[in-house]
Amino acid sequence: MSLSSILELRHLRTLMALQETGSVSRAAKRVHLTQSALSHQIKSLQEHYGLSIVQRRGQSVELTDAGKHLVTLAEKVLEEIQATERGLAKLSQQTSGSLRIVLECHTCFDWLMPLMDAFRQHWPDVELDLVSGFHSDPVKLLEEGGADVVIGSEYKPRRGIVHHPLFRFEILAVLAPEHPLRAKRILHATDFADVTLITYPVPEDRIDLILHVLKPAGIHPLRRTAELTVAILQLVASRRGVAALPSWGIKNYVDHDYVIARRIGTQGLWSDLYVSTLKETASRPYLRDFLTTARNTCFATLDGIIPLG
Amino acid sequence: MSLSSILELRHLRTLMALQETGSVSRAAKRVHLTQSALSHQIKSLQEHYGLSIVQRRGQSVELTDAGKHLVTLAEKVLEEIQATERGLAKLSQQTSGSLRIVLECHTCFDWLMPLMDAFRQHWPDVELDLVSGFHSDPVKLLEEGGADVVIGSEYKPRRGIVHHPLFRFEILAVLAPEHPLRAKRILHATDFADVTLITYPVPEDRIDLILHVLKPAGIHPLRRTAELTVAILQLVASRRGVAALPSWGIKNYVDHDYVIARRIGTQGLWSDLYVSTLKETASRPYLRDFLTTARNTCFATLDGIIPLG
DNA sequence: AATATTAATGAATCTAATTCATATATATGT
DNA sequence: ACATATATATGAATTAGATTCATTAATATT
Repeated sequence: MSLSSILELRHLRTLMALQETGSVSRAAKRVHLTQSALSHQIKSLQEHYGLSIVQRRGQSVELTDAGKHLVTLAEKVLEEIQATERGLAKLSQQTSGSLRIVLECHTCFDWLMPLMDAFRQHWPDVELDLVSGFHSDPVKLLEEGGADVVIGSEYKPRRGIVHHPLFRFEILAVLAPEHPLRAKRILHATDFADVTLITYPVPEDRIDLILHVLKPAGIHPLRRTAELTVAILQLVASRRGVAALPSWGIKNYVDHDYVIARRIGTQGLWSDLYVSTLKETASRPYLRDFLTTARNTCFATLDGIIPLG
Repeated sequence: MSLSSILELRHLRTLMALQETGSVSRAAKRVHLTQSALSHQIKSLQEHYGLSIVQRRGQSVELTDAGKHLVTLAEKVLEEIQATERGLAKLSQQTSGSLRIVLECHTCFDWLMPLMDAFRQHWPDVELDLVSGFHSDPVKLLEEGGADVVIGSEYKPRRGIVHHPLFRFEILAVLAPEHPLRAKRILHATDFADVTLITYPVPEDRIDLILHVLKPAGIHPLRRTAELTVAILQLVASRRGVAALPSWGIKNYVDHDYVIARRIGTQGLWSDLYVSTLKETASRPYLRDFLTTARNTCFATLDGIIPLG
C-alpha cells in the first residue's frame, strides 16, 4: 500500500469494462488490451488498496464491494469527462455540422433511437437525420455527400473512408416454441430447406444467413418479408416461418418464451458492425462523441456482443 | 487530434497545480515533476483538443477558458476520487485509530483548525486531538506513544520516523506602518539590535529569526511574548515591537495596512514544514487522507508557499 | 545592455505499462 | 474420469510514452 494514489483513468475504464463484460478477457478486448494487462492492472490496484476488487467465480469473475465502489466512481467520473470534452468542442467551435445516418442493419433501430435522442440533447446544433430507403452501395453515399455515417457490416477498405469497429454479434435462428426444429440444439443449412424464411425487405446478398450459409449449400427457401422486428417475430410466433436475427434483438422475446432461438452452424453465425465515415468527418468532435456514446450504450445495453479490434 | 481520449488523472492534477501556482515551474514542484514534463503534458493536451489551455502572460502563465473547464472537472473528479478512497478504507476496516497532533508552529493553528473540522467529518471514528503544552523533543512523543503526528520544522532523520514534507514558506519581519525601519526594503540582523522582539512563548532555539539570524550575529534583542497571532500583531501595530511571522499568516493584516512586512536578509528567511509520524502510522488510510487534505488546503489557501521535495 | 527568470522544445533516458510465454485453475465433452 | 477447451494469474521481456536533460527562446529585472 503506497502513499500517493496510483489510480488513473485507465483503471476506471478497465473496471467499467469488467463490470459490463463480467470477464477479464472480454473486458480486455473492450479496452483494446490483452487479458494479461488487465490482470496486472487489477493486481496493482488490489495491492495498493489492500483489498480484493474482483472475486473469481468459477470460469468468470465478479466485482467485490470494493470493486463496485470503484465502478460507481468510474461511471460518474467518465461521464463528467465526456461532458467536459463536449464543452471543449463547443469552445473550439466545432459544434455544428450534419450527421445523416444510413442504417444497413434494420434491427439496429432498437438501440439507435434512444442514442439519437441523447445525441440531440448534447449537440443541438448538429443536424441529425436518418437517411431512409434502400441503398445498394451505402458507403458510396458518403463520397457523394448524401450521408455522413453508415452503420453496416461491410468492411471493405476504401480510400478516404474510415470504418470504426463497433461490435461483433451472433445471429440466431428464431423459431416458434412448438416448431419441429426445436429439438435440435444447432441448426444447419439443410434444416432450412423446407421452411419459409422471414426477413427484412432487402436483397438476398444483404442477408447473412442466405449469403454465408444457405447459398453455399445450394438451399433456397421461400422468403417472406416484414419491415419491423416485431412484425417478423409475430410471423415467427404464429408459425409462418423462421427468421435469423441478432441475439440481442430477440432476447426479450426469448426470455418470455414468445419464440425460441437456436445457433446456426457449429461455430454460430456471426456478423460485425462498423460505423463508416469519411476520413474528414472522423475527426469532428461530435462524431467522436457519437462513436463513444454508441459503444457505451451498446455494450451497456446489448447482451452477448463482443468488442471488435 | 486523436480519436480516443488521452486524458489521465495526472493531467488533471497538473492543471490544478497550474491554477493554484500560476506558473509552470511552481506547479511542477507541486506535483513533483520537472517544468519540462509539465510543458510536454500541456502541449499534448492542447494538440489533442486542438485548443490552447494556457496563455503565456509575460513571465508567467494563465489558464484559458478551455483550461478553466478542465480545472473545474479536475476539482470535481479528484474530490470524488478522494471520497471513494475513504470509502475503500472503510471497507478495509482501517478506519479507526487516533490522531493526536503536536503543533510546533503556533501560526499553523490558522489553517489547522478548519482542516481538523473537515477531517472529523470524514473520519468520525478517528480520535482527533491536539496535544497541548510545550515539548522540548516533540518527535520523542511519537516514540513514547504520547502523540501520533508532529507538525514542525525539524527534519532530523530518525529510525522508525517518517517526515512527510509539507511546504516551504518565508518568514517576514512585521512592523507598524510608521515604524522607522519601514524605509528599508530588506532588514538585516543589525536592524534588530534596538527593537523588542514579539514572539510566541517558546524557547529561543525554536525561533528561526533568533536561531539563524540574530544569534549568529551576536544580537540579543529584548523579547516579549504573546500566545496568539492576533495578539502579536496588535502589539506590533501599537508599536510595542516587531515580530517575525510566516508570510501567509500576516497576509490579511498587510493587505489591510494594519502592519507592514519586510524581507529578512537578502535571500529571505525561509522555513520548512514537515508532518512527522511513526513509520507504522504513515500507512494508515486516514493519515494518508490527512496528509493529502492538508497539502491541498494549504496550497489552495496559503499564499507564497512552495512545495517541498 | 546585461543578468536572471521562465517557458518551450528536441533528443536521450528511463519508468512502468503492456505483451509474451507459460503455469494454474475451472469448466466441458466424451 | 480423462482429455480438451477456456479463463485467469504471473514472471520475464519488451515497448511505449512520460520524464528528464540540455538547450533555446522569450520576458523581466537591475
